[in-house]
Amino acid sequence: MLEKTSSPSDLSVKALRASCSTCSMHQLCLPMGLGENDMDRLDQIIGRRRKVPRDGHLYRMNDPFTNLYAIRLGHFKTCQINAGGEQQITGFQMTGELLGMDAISTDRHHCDAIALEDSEVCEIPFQRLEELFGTMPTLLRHFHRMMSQEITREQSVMLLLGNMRAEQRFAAFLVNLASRYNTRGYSSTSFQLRMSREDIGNYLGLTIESISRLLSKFKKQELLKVNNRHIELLDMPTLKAMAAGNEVCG
Amino acid sequence: MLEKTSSPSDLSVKALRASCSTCSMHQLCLPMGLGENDMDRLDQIIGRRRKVPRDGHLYRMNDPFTNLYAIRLGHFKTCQINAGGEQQITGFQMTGELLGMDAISTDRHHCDAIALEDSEVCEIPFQRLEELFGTMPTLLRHFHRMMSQEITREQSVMLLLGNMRAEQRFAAFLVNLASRYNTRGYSSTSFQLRMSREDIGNYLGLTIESISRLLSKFKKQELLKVNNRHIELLDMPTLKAMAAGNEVCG
DNA sequence: CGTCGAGTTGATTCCTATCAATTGAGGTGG
DNA sequence: CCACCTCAATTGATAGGAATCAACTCGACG
Repeated sequence: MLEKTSSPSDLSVKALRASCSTCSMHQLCLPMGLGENDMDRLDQIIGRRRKVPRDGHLYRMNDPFTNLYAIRLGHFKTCQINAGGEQQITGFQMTGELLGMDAISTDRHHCDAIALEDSEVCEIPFQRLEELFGTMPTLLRHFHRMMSQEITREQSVMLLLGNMRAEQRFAAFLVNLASRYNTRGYSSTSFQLRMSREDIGNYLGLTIESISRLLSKFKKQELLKVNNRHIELLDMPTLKAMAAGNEVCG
Repeated sequence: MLEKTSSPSDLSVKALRASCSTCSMHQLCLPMGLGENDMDRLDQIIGRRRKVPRDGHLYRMNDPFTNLYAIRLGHFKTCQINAGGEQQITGFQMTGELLGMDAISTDRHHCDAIALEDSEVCEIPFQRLEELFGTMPTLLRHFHRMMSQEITREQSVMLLLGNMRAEQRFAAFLVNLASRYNTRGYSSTSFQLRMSREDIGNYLGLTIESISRLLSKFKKQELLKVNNRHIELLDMPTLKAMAAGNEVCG
């Protein structure tokens, strides 16, 4: 599951090291807003890049917490399993997003993180990160913003799960993906779903059949085109209105 | 809504100031694990205590973010309102818990915080708190734990809303309250609900009628006694099993 | 060509929402 | 002290949305 790292040459160690300054995600990710000097210091502590194959676990529930992970490439899902064995996907993460923050409170991971496609992350040893916080207030401040953002993200999922109808949930899901791809410089109207219908359903508190029906319905309403996992959003205004909970005459 | 603070004598200023070291919540709240010296430094920056009457707003959505608040006395609810006007209660908070962490990411509050009864909080100016972080790693670490804990709390609500049946949700809600009262040294089996049936329903993604029916059902099953807002839990093992999603023959 | 898994579509069931009526508690004022 | 009002909560009847159960399609792959 892990890539081989046995006795690498200096060169290959350097190659394996992540470098924030040359990473295309550095204006989204942890080093956001850092000067060159600070970014170098952050680079110093960041461990190797780690490749995670499709369906591979980045970490599992109850694993001891040592690293945060910044996604460099690919997509992940995080999911919780309760005592009854039911799983709930708590989020889909993409490049520039941070994984593992939920583990800080107990020093153990509270969920599984699984790659949705072949992916790559930067290991960030949390203890060393904490050492930097003392002298890098900008870094600390952005770290707090990222944790806070995770809190607000989860709150909006609570709103979605607690108050919205299936149709509204799914519209909100699509609009959210679109906006995140847009932020990353990708098309916000044409993209590949990295997750299965089952994953989407689980995340949205619906069944796979419901997701399938919603896709068909939206297709018939000419809100989108679907081809397997490729999605083209044709009517963002209506989708946004649906996601916001405004009445839409169909 | 605010208590009078006009030209107070030195003595009354001191009285208005919160003091972590004498607060009964200091082993749960932000100063957890601090030495006497550090706790004094934290005390220095903590602003006045603020009283919030029942149904009063501690802050509102979109208010600019300046303070975190530690609950000294009473109970709060936090709720989001979406564009469609629907509200979702995202949590009920009690003594020793921190309010406002979701505002760090955008410098504006993302939800309303409303007192469920006459309550009292300590104002913690976030900018000054950040200044302390540089030299108080213990404080910083515990702050991170508290944020992380909020993330995991919300994840378990996502599990609840996404996967659980009404009965299971309500059992989980009761068990969660019981455990938090237990942590605070109160009875875990006999307590007052501070929130209305409507609030409970909103939080759990159910209607007020469903909550009422569940209470009646649980009462009939002799899992609990209810008298208005007073609850007595009679069969914790069964309630816990229900919350965990284990089959319970009723 | 057959198998396997993912996804779609249809028929039916069931849980919870909705609608409606009633009860009860707390507060006010005559 | 009691009548009255109001709001919260309970209980019942019905409706509706999504789950469940089931059959089928499609594409990938050996």
